[in-house]
Amino acid sequence: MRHWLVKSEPFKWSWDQQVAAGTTHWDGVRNHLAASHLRAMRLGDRCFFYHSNEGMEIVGIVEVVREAYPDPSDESGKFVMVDLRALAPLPRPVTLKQIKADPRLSDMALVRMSRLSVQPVTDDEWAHICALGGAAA
DNA sequence: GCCAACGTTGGC
DNA sequence: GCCAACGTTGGC
Repeated sequence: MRHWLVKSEPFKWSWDQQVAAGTTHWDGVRNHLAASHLRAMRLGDRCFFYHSNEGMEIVGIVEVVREAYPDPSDESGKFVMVDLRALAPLPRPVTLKQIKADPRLSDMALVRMSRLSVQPVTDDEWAHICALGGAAA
């Protein structure tokens, strides 16, 4: 299983909304690198759900329940979306500040490529963040 | 509110 | 094909 991180601005789409909705279409990605990560996602892969701009912390875990297919909101027909289902919150959200300060996490794309909205997470990073957040890995 | 990073657009 | 201008993201 591979692991990922997806970003959302909470005033546009928050973790609480994701939980209330259950499964959602992760649409609107218009960056080619982010889209290539969406295409690499497989059923059952898990993603951290990160609040950008406000909050700036990882707040929960979602699961890939449908692999990449065309995003109908993209008129060019080039971009894809996946379906994500809320799995579990992080009992203790892990903040960007913590991540930057942690030598084991400071190489994350979240730090290195701050604008990338869909990014891979290594197994080590996944396990470490789950431990910090009090979630089962 | 500012600005750095980065992607896209369009003139040449 | 280069690069300046511009728009967007997202941290501070």
